[in-house]
Amino acid sequence: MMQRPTIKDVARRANVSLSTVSLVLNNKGKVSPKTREKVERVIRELGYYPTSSARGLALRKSGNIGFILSYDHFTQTEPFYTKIFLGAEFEAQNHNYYILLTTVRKEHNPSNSIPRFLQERNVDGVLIAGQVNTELIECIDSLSIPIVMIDFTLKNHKHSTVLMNNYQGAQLAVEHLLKLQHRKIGYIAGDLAHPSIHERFQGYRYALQQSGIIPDESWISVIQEDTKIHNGYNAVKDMFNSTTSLPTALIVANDAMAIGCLQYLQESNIRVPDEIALIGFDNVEKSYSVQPSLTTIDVNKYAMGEIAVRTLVEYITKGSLQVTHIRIPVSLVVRESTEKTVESIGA
Amino acid sequence: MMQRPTIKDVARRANVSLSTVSLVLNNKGKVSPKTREKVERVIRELGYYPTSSARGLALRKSGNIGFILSYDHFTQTEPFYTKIFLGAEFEAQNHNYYILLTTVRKEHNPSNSIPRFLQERNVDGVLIAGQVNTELIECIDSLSIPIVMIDFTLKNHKHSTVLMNNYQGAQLAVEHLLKLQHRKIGYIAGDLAHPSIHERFQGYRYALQQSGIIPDESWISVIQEDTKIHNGYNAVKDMFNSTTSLPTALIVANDAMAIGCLQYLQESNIRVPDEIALIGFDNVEKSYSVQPSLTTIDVNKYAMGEIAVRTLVEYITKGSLQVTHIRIPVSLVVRESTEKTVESIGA
DNA sequence: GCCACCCATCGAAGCGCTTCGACACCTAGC
DNA sequence: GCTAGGTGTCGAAGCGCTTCGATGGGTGGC
Repeated sequence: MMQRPTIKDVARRANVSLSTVSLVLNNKGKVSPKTREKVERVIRELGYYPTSSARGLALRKSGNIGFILSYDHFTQTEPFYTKIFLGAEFEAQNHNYYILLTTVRKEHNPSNSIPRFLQERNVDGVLIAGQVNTELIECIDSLSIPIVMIDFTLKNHKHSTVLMNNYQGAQLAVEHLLKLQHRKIGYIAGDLAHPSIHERFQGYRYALQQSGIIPDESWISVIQEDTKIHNGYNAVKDMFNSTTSLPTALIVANDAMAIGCLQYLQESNIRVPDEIALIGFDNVEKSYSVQPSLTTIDVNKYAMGEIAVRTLVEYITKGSLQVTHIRIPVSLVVRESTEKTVESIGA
Repeated sequence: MMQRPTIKDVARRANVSLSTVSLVLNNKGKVSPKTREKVERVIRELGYYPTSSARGLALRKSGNIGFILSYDHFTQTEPFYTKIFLGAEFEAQNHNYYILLTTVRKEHNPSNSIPRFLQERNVDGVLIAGQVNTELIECIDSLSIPIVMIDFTLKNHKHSTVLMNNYQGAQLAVEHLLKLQHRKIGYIAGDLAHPSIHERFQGYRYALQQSGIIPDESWISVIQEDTKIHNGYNAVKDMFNSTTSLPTALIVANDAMAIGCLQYLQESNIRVPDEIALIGFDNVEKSYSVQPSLTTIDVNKYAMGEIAVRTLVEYITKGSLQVTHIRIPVSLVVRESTEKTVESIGA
């Protein structure tokens, strides 16, 4: 196998010095158009590509971005973080960065377990997706490596974040139901300790208030300790067994719980959406395949990854220390659980 | 921020030369235990880690492994390749390699679309998971970069592969059914153009033959052009409508089709497993949540990634050119679709 | 007590790239 | 026609590491 060409080969063949080739490569300094053109031609002829370790050594940069993911998050069925990663990977290519992906366990073992790319300082910046250990973040801070967090934030808000716009999501849900003439709109909140879940609930409160509607407090369930299917099931069961005045629509803090609600309602022979409309949050794959399919709030995961990379690259290159908090807009996905289909109207 | 220590700092502090430190780091040459111990202590004190670009430059190695994945495969709901990746990532850490993950589209655009880490020769070896374009593989070959393929193989078998043992899977399925006293065992084959699907069918044929059982050909369906839910649905429908002598058990080439079968059987009020037992292949998440849950064949995805990395690293370090084909053993997961539960026996 | 040999350690060159300061050469201004 | 200033190009040093050949001190054999 032929040795791959170096910058030296290019220089020799183009009859210029190493430095000139380097200037052309990096679009730096003053190079006459004629020389530039000549060098570029030779580069093409030789199929030359700079060696990243050599460049990295000279620049004292790695050209890598670290992507840290909670292990449990990545392995779960719903490809939420996978899509975020793909968006990030795609955008990183545009900026000529490589992404080193690693997963970490929730429980933070002693320091030996910190990702190798941090120990070796082999990344110029770090993306953190989903909830990870606070100590890990402090460790990265102590290394002065820039961080952008995706779908996660600490209470101190000292790091840049890319989050979905949960307020807007709740607002869209409420508006949709209002348009369908619903006035009795209940809410099932899930685990309010989770920032996103909390925001969604706030968004619901605010949107209703803006419309001058005061919901019956018995339509609002905030006691769940988690945000899983059975929490939704139990929440709606309790609600329906403890109040006589029932809501005509229900917003649920995520699809999993909404699917739980659906299960209870079907077992109780309460028709969705005829007797009660249902809106979830997240647009998980299953929300599409349940019967009836679930109206929900969707966010562009690829965009989240993309924008996070763009922000991080800005940090790295500009050295800017300004913290930014970006909200990714969400959209309403209308399905059968709120809109009566043609058949059900006829029925 | 303090400059991170270099090998020079270590040498100075330990009163030895650069070369000695390097020898200690790489466990090379003769170093007296005393010196080694001293150097190691200083390394620990300073928190020194070698810079990978410098090392990469000197060794003309990148220390990276490329992981190429078909885009569609990675985004699908079932986290099959995600798990393979995680296994690979884990094992790569043990060998001090970083993994650069990239996805490629099925259709191969002109050469500009080849992964950047290949253009820049920034990987020492490549893992390919799932079906990718042949031209891409040829391109990697032309760069003399070692390849190990996971869950995929070309007809020429010129590359090392890590595949699941489909023959064994079919065998386990047959044996399980025989043990349950089934003698009329049918098969739904799916798209036989796919190597794995073909192997499963062969395994079924062979296993039955070994047991001296000759299946009625009307119980064997090989006409599907794909391997999706509706193919299973239609296959079993056709089978049941065209023959009077029905099998008592059915092996289906993958879980998706098996779930399709289940749908048809339930619509037709044919009880599973009482009237017909069903076995799938793949152990997808859904196979666990359908009613009745599906008996299926499982493979350890993490192990596939791990072993692929181990094989690749061997290639890289030993420079061995020997091609190896590894089969990962599979296991039978027994669930309700074959074993009558207590209730159904009582019923 | 001398030589030969081995073992531990070291110096220097080199990996492929960037970059700073130096250096021609050219143009414009008086 | 001479100088000041600008423009395009180059040489060399340096980034942090590995490695080869050289070196010096210790050991054993006679």
